[in-house]
Amino acid sequence: MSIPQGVPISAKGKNDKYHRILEAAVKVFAKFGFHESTISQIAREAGVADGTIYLYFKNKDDILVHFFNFKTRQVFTRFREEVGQAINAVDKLRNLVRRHLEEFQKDRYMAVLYQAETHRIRRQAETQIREMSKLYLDLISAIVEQGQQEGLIRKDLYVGLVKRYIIGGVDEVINTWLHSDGQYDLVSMADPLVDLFIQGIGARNP
Amino acid sequence: MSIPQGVPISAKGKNDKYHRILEAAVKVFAKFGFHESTISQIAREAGVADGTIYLYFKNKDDILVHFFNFKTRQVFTRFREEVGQAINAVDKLRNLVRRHLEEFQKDRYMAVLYQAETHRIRRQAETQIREMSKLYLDLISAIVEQGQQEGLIRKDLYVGLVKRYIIGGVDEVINTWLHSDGQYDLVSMADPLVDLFIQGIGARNP
Amino acid sequence: MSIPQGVPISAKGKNDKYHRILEAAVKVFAKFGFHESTISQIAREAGVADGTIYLYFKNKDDILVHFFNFKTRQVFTRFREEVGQAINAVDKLRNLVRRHLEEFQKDRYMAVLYQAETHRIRRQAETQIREMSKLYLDLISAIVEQGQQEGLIRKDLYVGLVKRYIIGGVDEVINTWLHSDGQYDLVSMADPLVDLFIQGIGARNP
Amino acid sequence: MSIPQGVPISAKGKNDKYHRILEAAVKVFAKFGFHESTISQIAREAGVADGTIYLYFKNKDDILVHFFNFKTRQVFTRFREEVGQAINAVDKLRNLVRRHLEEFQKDRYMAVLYQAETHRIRRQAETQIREMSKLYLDLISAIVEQGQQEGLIRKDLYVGLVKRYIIGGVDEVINTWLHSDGQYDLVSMADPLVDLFIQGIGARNP
DNA sequence: AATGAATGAGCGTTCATTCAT
DNA sequence: GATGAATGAACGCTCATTCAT
Repeated sequence: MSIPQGVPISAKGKNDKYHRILEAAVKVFAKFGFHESTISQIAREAGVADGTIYLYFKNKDDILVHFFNFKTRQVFTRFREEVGQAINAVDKLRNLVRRHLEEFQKDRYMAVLYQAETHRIRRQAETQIREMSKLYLDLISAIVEQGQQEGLIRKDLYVGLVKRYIIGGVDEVINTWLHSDGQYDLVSMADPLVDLFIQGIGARNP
Repeated sequence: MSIPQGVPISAKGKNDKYHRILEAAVKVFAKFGFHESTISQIAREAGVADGTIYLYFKNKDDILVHFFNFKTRQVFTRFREEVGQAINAVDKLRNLVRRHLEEFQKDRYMAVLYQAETHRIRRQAETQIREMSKLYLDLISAIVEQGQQEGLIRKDLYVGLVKRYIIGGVDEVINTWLHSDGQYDLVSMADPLVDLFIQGIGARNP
Repeated sequence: MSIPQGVPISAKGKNDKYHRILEAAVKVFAKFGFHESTISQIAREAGVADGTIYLYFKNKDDILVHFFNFKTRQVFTRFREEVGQAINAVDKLRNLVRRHLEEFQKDRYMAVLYQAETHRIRRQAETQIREMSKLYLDLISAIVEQGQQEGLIRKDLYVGLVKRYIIGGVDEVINTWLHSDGQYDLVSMADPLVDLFIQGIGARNP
Repeated sequence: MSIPQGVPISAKGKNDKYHRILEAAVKVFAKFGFHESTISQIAREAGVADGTIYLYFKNKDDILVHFFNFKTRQVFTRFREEVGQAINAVDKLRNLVRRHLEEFQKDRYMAVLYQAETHRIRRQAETQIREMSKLYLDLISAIVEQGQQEGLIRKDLYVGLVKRYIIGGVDEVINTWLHSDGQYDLVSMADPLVDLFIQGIGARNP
């Protein structure tokens, strides 16, 4: 894996090969897993020659790096927008989770690939992932802090843990949905889940 | 992948190759990932010849199946024991989470492998994994139901979602720990995490 | 073994790899036998890389199938032509046997491979071989029947047996020649052999 | 392949391991072919350990050599006996062919193995085979010469060719029988076949 | 003598990558 | 830029053979 140099100049012009290959790769990776996918499959799916892929990506790993860099970064940007739409912290969290589920439901290939490969890539490209998580972390941190000021969220929280607590729940809901072949509506899980995040499962004993 | 026939008789000894190979494989898989690991690496790590591995395992996949079947099933059994030690639901949940983190902290190779491969293996050995998850889910279900009867846990819960909520949080805590190179004490996360599960992050406003 | 899909389009050129590999394979197979030959040997003989072979043949077996399908089928076609040249049955038989010995003498590699593998391959590709033998058998049947009508060949014959009687003799003559390192002229055996077929070894006692 | 040193002393005593292994090997070789058979299969079939085989045979090839040396040599000896029973040349030939078909029909494993491997083994053990054929050749030579003196067999024959003519026919009849799964009675082919050898297929025109 | 666990060389095959066109 | 035929390193796996017991 290597540090991506950004979208090649040539790809900026038309909606061209670069994106076609990236989309194709995500689709193929999602279907067969990264290692089980071949460059030939991706090329076929993208409608280009095998060799062409190497004009846009340094190697097979590089495709995955670009995926994490652009495809999902884009999604995370949308998360931020969505959070910006709400006023108070609880609504922000609800919007975040809802949008998260929405985006992943909308692009199943991305969802599969993200969930599958995120846990595998270690040393390599770890920076990428960490950075990506940081985006999420920052979002949640901001929400939590705001909520604490608003009096909506407990003050005795270790924010680092809260982040994992929330991401974990959302991820697992997505995973279960993916493994169930996506038969049901994922987004409908958002509100009950946020309710759990806020209220916990404990009974309110007076 | 195939249905494992249990530990070969010859492996019942103590210095036996079966376990040496299994341990070695877990170690290597954890370091490089299943697909990136080679039989030769495992053999070298176990101090045996390549061919020897095939006396104890049908093929490379079979090693993974055995891992999921024995190594982690064993861990799950311990979870059940631990849960049995506590009386009320909240204590049970706390014990479960604590023990979970303990076990995974104790055997880092297993932790990495479990977290990494659990999300990838789809078709093959899926049954194995699903079965394993089911053990966990059943545990939580029982706890939640008991807690509801005890009045410690809210009654207006969709238990299916609660399971994901809890597993997700625990998994993510482990993942973060793994990616941080396990520098801090994982178990110390248990109580704060369970507190979140029970209380949520919302402020208690009368 | 699999049903060959014909010569790949790309192989239609003249310096083409398809034929180079096939020739090389026949040569190597003839020298060492099918099983004792390796892909590397064939690749080296053909002057290509190991992997290249798999661009033209599905697998090692497939090479043998193609051999039987094209190389020898071609020869059998020539047999038919040769038979067509003669008028009466005895001349036809003589032409057939002569041409048979000629072709096999001309392409020693094919001869060895044909004689060697024809008796071994059972299940796999058996259909191929049987079909090939059938071509030969049909030729002989037609000749015998014609001869019977012409009064040149006995009418009290079990044609099924006659076929084996003739093929057997020809095969054995070729085999002996092959094992003698082909020092003498194989074709010169044709006429005496056909004479035996026709006259037998019995003395004509009035 | 190596020059066999004869049956090991230890095997001479009882009808022991040596023969059990040889029988087992023939059976397994016949079923799967020489190369597709494994030492383990043979050992299992013989009811001995893998390693035991190496106490009686130098290596896998050696088993085949011993087969050709003893098993079939024995059969050829019987041929000679059978020929000895008849007085004139034609009867001798008939007895020979009949016995040949009988023996091969009786021991199908031997038949398959003999027919299959006889055409393959080249350089190695070639001496063995040649020697074996020589036994047959000598038999036929003697018969032909006697027949010529008796006036039963043509004098204008090249005996070397006659041998191939006869062996070829017999072999092919056996082969066809083997490939037909031995459904019909092989021995019944003897007399018609010998008739062909003697009379040929040509019509007797006065 | 007999065993069978252990070995490791060697195989067929795949596929990321290159490069002449 | 685009191609896709060609490459060859690398892998999983088999199995004849050895040798400590």
